[in-house]
Amino acid sequence: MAALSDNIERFIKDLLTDDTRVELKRNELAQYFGCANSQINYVLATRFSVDRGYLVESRRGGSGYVRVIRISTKDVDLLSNLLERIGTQINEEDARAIILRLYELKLVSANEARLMQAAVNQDAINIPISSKDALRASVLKSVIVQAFKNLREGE
Amino acid sequence: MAALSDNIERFIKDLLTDDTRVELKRNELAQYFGCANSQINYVLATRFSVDRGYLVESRRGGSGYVRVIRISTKDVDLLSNLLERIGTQINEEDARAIILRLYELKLVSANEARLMQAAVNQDAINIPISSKDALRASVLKSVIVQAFKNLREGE
DNA sequence: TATATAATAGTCAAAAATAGTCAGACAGGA
DNA sequence: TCCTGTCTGACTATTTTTGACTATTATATA
Repeated sequence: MAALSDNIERFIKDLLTDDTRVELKRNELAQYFGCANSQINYVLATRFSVDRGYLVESRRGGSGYVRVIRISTKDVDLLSNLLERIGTQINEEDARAIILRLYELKLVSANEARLMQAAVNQDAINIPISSKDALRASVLKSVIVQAFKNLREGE
Repeated sequence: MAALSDNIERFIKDLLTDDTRVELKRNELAQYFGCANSQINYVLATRFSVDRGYLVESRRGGSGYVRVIRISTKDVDLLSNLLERIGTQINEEDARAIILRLYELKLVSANEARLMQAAVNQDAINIPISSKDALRASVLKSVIVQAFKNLREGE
């Protein structure tokens, strides 16, 4: 059922539960999952982006590697970081990545994350004009700031 | 009688007797019933609408799916009521009232309510045009529907 | 040391695997 | 007959997967 990409993603994240970084051999991994090498790049690009809180380093050639690093930031840094990253425009995909990250950092619950996504998705922002991304940035910043406020609210 | 649509409807509802949500493959289902793929969309649109107590989510692409969620009668009334009340435009104050009500009914947590408000407040919807209320209605509906989808999601 | 070779990884576009939309054909009842 | 709800097919949209080609680097070899 689950897509190949999902499995590979899970595999890598499992390796990252204890450690904050893991080193892979792209081709070995592809072999293991019986897929094209470039499939690994696809997973890295779509699931381990900076927006999602990961850095990827690599080296080609003999004894090359792919290193995936989970970045941890303090809340304060994270917030200003995110706001800066969102800037004045953001597309739906990037917005989704950011929200997902907040969830993975346990800053928001699964339900909260879904609500946030609902607020910035294509259906919600159904205006005919071209400034959708600007509007999305605005809404996204608003809910993120609120999420941080919620942190010390202690429901 | 329209046998086909009814059969498909029945089939899906049978799957929903025990569970409150079920995941389908649109094309497999169409294959199974020997009909056009779009027939499934027709059934979903006509028999599994919000008014009838269902929410539908889906994803395209590899390992895509269609998910049908059944909500309780009480919730259906409430939800369709709210959606109707929101209509195509709503101002901030009325939006706030609706969100508050959801909270009082314990359909969303305090944090969730705050997030929803953050998504529709004046700061979030900072567009120069005059259709703010229309946009707010859209965003509000989106987050409300999501809140209902979240029910019994088992975070 | 300079060069060739093997062992890596990266890129990009095409194909495959899903689902959605919409206009029009069709069919059965008022 | 006409209206309404069904059904289909062609076309679109999205996401994943693959493959051919390119780029880089360590190591073996001349």
